[in-house]
Amino acid sequence: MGIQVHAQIIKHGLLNDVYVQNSLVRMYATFGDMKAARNIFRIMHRSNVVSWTSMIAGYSKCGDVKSARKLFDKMPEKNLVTWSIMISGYAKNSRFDKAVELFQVLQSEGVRANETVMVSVISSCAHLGALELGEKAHEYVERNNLDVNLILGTALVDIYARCGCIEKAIRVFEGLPERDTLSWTVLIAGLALHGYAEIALKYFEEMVNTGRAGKLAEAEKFVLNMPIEPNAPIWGTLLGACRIHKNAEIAERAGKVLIQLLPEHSGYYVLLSNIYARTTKWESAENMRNMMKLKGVKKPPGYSLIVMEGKVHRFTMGDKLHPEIEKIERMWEEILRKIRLAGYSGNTADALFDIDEEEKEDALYRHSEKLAIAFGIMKTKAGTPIRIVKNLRVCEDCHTATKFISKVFQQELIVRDRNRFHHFKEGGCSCMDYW
DNA sequence: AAAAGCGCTT
Repeated sequence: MGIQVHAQIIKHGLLNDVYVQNSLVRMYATFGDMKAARNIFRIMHRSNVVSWTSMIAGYSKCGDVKSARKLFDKMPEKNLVTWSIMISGYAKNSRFDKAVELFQVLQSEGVRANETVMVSVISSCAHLGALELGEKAHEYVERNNLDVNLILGTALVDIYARCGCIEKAIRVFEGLPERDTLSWTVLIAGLALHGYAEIALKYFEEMVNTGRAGKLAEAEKFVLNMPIEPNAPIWGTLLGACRIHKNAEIAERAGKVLIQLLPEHSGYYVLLSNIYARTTKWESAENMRNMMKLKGVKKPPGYSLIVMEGKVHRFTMGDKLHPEIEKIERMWEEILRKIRLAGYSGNTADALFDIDEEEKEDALYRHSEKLAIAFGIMKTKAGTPIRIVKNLRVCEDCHTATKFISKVFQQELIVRDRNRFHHFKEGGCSCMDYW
């Protein structure tokens, strides 16, 4: 095709145009046919800096940095793009030492580099593990008031993270004008590489939480491509994001890994079983239940505690033991009526993502947590915070219901579950629906 | 008409 176009150009007498010639040089260079590119370049009468630069770019693309450098040294006039292409040419061909060296030549010749050049220089320093040189390049950027944009900033985060300068990496990252998958990856992978597992996890959580649903696939890819073996909290975080975005497919894969990593943890079997049941994969669902039996994994019965008048009240699912159970159940019906008016619609559809939930065979409204809340509402005045402790994780439906309760009854509810605290207030929760 | 960031590829 390109050769046909070339023929047409000749036929129509357009070959003398310098723009056309430069484009042809670039075309052949892209194909990797430097011989053809050279033929055009040789016959040019008015070759300019762009033609020379295109040839240099062509040689670099084809891996021939020596020929590129020969032209670079020979050319009558260079501009900043030429310098940039030569330096990045070295970097692309893994000659990072030469890239840094040429940047030093650039400085000695009094040329002022721009952001693009500095990206190649800094990433070369990162590959060399040359922290001091990288810091000097950073100083150069600041001294010359260059704009630390997303790409340049990412290159800086990368070198600092890879050299273990975590504070500097974080400082540059926090100052980025925007963030994309690559900038997150560079920071988190760098932190993880140096064993800063907790900070890495914190940023990973932030990353998956600020991504839309479409970013889940990227997050999964990120986890799979981490330079270190992803641990259970990382997979758990991904799973949490799957719950929020209702992605059963990725949740299934994450759940499988988690079962391997934590075979005694009943929640993930239950989770997978629920996902299979919901997607009508009955055999797989049954398989999960059987696997639990086989491995002797027991799901602890769920309970909720609330302290009232100096006494600990313990509720279990479908509890009939509490002396005031009838009053409590009536109270719950009353709460249910009121929150339904406010827009709550209880459903089990979301429950497919629940981990460690209490058995669903009994109606959801019999969850121990709901009984405890009803008891708390019954015994306290509006404005008094209600504190509840659970041994399992809050289920989606209880979580939604509790948010409504906090608004309708104007009461703060503080629930400590197996993983974290939930502060319910004014219809919202401190976990931002993430747990 | 020419230029920039990750690491993995068991």
